[in-house]
Amino acid sequence: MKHKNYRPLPRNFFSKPTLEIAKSLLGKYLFRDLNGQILSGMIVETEAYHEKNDPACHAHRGMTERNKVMFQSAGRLYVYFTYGMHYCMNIVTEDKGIGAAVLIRAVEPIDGIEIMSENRKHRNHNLCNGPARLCQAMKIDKNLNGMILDCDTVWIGKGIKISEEMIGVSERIGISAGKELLWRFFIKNNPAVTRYKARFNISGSLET
DNA sequence: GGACCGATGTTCT
DNA sequence: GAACATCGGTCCG
Repeated sequence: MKHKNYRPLPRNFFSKPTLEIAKSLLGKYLFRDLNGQILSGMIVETEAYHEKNDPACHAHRGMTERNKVMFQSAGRLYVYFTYGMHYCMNIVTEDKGIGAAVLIRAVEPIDGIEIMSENRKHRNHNLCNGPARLCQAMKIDKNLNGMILDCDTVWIGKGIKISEEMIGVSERIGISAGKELLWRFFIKNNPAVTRYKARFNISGSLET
């Protein structure tokens, strides 16, 4: 194991307000154990979803077969299938009974880059910058839906400290309702963030 | 870099 | 029957 930070965060880390967790997940490490091979990356982009006052949230209209994991206890994976071919992974937040989660939109690859490249059909770029791309790179699919984060499959480790001024905020991507909520968070000036080139110039300052 | 489009199948109305 | 928390290609500039 390359990192001292591999140890899973305690479950109570996730039973806090969803917006708070979406921000505090930036800089944390996402780990995936594939038959003993460890893949990892630093979380650089997240989005918050909450059943209350958020029409974009899958749980907004109550519990269904698809979204029921969002209502379970915090610190689980919520993986859903979308657009006929893609998976997206979330981490369930808040107390049991509240439908809320944080979508992991991008990680900066650290360990297992060659394996992730294979999983991404031998691509060398854009390995994990996008919710469906990182699921493909780390082989995260419907089978892991509902799993508690633990060191056997998928978990979050301590990572590095990201100060408040390093965090960018925007509307969420790819939704039609709920655009007015600024619930997307990302590490400024990090090329592994989606739409990086569209939002930043070479020096990393925001284009206006 | 940006706009557009097709792929593809589950979930929800 | 429509919508979809996306992606990769093409065409344009």
